[in-house]
Amino acid sequence: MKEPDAIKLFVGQIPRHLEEKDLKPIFEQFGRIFELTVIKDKYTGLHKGCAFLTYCARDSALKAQSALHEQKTLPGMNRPIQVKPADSENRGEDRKLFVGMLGKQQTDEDVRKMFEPFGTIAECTVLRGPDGASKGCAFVKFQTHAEAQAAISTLHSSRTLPGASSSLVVKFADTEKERGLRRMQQVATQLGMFSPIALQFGAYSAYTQALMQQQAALVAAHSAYLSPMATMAAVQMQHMAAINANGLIATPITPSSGTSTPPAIAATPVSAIPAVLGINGYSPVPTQPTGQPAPDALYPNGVHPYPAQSPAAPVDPLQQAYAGMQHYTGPAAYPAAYSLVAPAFPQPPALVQQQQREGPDGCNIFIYHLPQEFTDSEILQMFVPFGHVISAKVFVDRATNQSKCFGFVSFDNPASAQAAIQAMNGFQIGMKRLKVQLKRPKDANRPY
DNA sequence: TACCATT
Repeated sequence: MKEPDAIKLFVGQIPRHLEEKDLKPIFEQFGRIFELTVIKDKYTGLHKGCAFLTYCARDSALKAQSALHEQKTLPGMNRPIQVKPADSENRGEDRKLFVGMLGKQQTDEDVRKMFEPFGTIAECTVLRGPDGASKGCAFVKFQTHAEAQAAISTLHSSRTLPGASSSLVVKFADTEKERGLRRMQQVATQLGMFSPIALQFGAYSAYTQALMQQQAALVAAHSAYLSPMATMAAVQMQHMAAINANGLIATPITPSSGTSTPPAIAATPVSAIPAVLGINGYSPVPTQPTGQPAPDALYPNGVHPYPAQSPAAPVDPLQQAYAGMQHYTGPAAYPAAYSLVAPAFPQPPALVQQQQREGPDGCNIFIYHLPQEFTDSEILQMFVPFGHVISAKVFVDRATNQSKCFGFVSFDNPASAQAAIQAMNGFQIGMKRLKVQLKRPKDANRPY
């Protein structure tokens, strides 16, 4: 079917409304196509504007590349189509350079000329914003690592280009991992959070992962209503949620006994964080450009839950995300997303039904070992990221009006309940560890 | 002082 030396091509700069069937005619003229796949976001399923293409014959790939790569611009795009061997064909990370402190006027060709003396250039692109303005930096990929290294040795800091504020930067480009970290740091900076603790723990807890997956599933369920910009905002909010949920205000505690218990998080004294908690007349919580409160609003009392589970807890992200998506088919899914991505949705949600107190079997969870001060509101906020909450109730002693430190949360679907249990069972809050499990069905353990 | 889109 396909030649053994066939080349898998990466195709970039594709309008996001074009699917495989639309792209096929463009590429079929160079030969029989073995496989053509539009690249979609792992969690949201959103078209990423690029695709993978494998022809049956190696020669077809070479023809397509020379005929199309940088040769033609698809309607609606402001840069020419990219058709070149996929990274998977030949991992390029160790020979790709990031070049910073370029002048704003310099073009791909200018940069190419600067780097040509050091070897064969496989790729050379000045990064530009949506308006085409140079970002003052570029990627340059050489044929070999040694060539790239030679360029660094000679060019890095060697001169200051006209229009640049500092001397030329030439270094290996970020790896995928570094890119992820950088994104996190950017978000953290935007929120005015500088704690290394937030950055270390923020990304990897089971809670934040589950949060992100649930949010992604919700975004996907509603993507039909979203403009690309709104989607971007929603996706960025997921990152923010990841940091904030465990973020800055949390402080790790080393267990005093010699156990292997993972670090727990204690609530920082409220007086230490006035800007975040709205003391002294500050705005209650950090605010996004949209005017929406940042997700720290989830924990207005300053108590941030932290998972007692290992950071490498075996949560299968994809499975969870998809399990969630299957159940988020209508407006009922809305309220969970509302707290994080409200501005993205053009229509306001219907009010959460307050009459129905309990969901179907498998949708109701029992939470024990709640902090004394937690009320309905706190547990609602804690569990709303996992889905449409029908009710959230902390049980209160009739005589004293004090919490009995347990409660129930009901969702409208079992996947949300499962996700909540997965993420929150075993959470340590202060000195307590949440117990989260399915509520016993009413008729359970009742033989008659 | 920035880091493209890669199942």
